[in-house]
Amino acid sequence: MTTLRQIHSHVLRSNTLPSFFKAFALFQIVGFCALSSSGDIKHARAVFNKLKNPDIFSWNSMIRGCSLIQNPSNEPIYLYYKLIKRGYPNPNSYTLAFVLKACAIILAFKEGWQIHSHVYKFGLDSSPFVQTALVNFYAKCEDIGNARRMFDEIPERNLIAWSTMISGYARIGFVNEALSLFREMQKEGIKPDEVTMVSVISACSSSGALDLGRWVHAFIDKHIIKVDLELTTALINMYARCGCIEKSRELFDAMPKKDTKAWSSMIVGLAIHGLAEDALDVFSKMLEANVKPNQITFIGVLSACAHRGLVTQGQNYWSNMIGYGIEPLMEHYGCMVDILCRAGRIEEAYEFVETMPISPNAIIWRTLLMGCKKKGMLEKGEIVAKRLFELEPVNAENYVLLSNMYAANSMWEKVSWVRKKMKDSGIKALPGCSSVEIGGFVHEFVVGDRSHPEAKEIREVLQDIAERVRQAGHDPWTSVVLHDVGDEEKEGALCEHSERLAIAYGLLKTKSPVVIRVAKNLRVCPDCHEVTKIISKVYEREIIVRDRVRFHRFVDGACSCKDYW
DNA sequence: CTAGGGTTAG
Repeated sequence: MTTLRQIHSHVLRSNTLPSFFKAFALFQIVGFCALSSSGDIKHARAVFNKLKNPDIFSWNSMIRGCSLIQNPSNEPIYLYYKLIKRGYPNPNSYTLAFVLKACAIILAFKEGWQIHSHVYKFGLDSSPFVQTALVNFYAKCEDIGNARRMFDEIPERNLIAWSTMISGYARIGFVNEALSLFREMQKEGIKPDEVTMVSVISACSSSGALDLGRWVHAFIDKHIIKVDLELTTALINMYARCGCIEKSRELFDAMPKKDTKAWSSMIVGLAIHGLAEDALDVFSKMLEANVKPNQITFIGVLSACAHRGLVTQGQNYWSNMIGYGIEPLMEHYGCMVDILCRAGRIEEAYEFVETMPISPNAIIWRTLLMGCKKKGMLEKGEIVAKRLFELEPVNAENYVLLSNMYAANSMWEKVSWVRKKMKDSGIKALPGCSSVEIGGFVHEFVVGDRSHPEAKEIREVLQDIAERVRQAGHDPWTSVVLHDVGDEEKEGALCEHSERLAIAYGLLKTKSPVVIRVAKNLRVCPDCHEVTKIISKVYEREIIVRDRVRFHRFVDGACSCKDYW
């Protein structure tokens, strides 16, 4: 950068350079400075501001440069508006692509929407770069409908356009859409590269689809796609989230170079498997390797501590994190609350939440409420519940949690009071939704959905499960009543519990381990946990369940997640 | 000077 500055001052002093060359040199310096790390955007800005009549190249470089720094603001959009207001020079396809990317990075939906109309105004809608930038912008803002619309309007879709759309679907968990697009792309004769495969693998991780992930991995090998740092990280994450931590480790150990994200991925993966010692060991190796941990690394480290009940260590890591100058996020506070709650130190946890410098979110209060429930601290629980309901008055899960706290203490009047309150406010328990992966396709089951073409066969399996679980001395349906439906629907609910439906379908359709993902609004409840253990034993099948918060691997009547309750 | 990629609590 020093050299660049010297060149820059030389250019300014020089009178021998022809003016067009001077402009070109200036533009290059602006571009290079802007593209370099955040420290030098200041220099780029200074150079840019000195230009009397910056040409479109300079504007473009400046817009691009300040969207690529570490913590981008709305500066690129501001610059763009300044350019438009001035009326000259006219923005070109580069300008629009850059500013749309900036909108995608900072999720400036309104602005991007407006700039979208400029695309037609300036007649740039035929530029593949602008088209792809639009798809990317809508996808990043999670307006997948518009992203798809833009994608469909592209007459000649190249590899980048396809990859953008696939990544858009993968990011928001539209697994089947991502994968069918991937197949469609190949049908059109477009060869995927390593960037495409990262998105495809990510789709597999978020669905917990191990078979699918393995298939995609084989595809990568077969088509000799370069497995670079990003793709390896995606694979590590996929194997960890799909239950194959051994494979995850294997890939990680074989990596020639590991950056912060790769290390973090491994640490988080071990943490969700309850392998706290390994996670912490990997963390210290990361430090030995002189790789700087980031916020996400510490989420992994702290959650590993929580899973193992390592209070003092957790607190030490917390101070280490502060020492690194990493500002704690909501997630980190959440981990600390979890650590204290699991150790039964509810008062301390409450104190911690009360003194947080940022306003605690619902997850934090819920963690605390779960702690109160576990410890039977009713009064504290009620105080916490009050705060929770202020933040999330319509989340059925909170009502269920509070009612369970009362039920655990046989306070039936209060239980029915909570139920009445729920009914009066018109809040219904959200339907549970679970998915199971079979033969490369993810099948979703929603509570109460009987439209499945194989409903009859599934029902038979369910009845078989019920029979065998009963023989093992457990009531097969207690969890159904507690969890998914009201008591009046007990009979009808036998076939509707989404997790059980997914397991039954998995047992029916595949011989490999049954991989279930319990979606967003559900957690595996204690009863289900017990029943699934029994199923794994009596059917001699491995069942992998990933709920919203944790990872369970059921083999021969036991669960890997020993610390769960 | 253009467009697409990996890690995020309960």
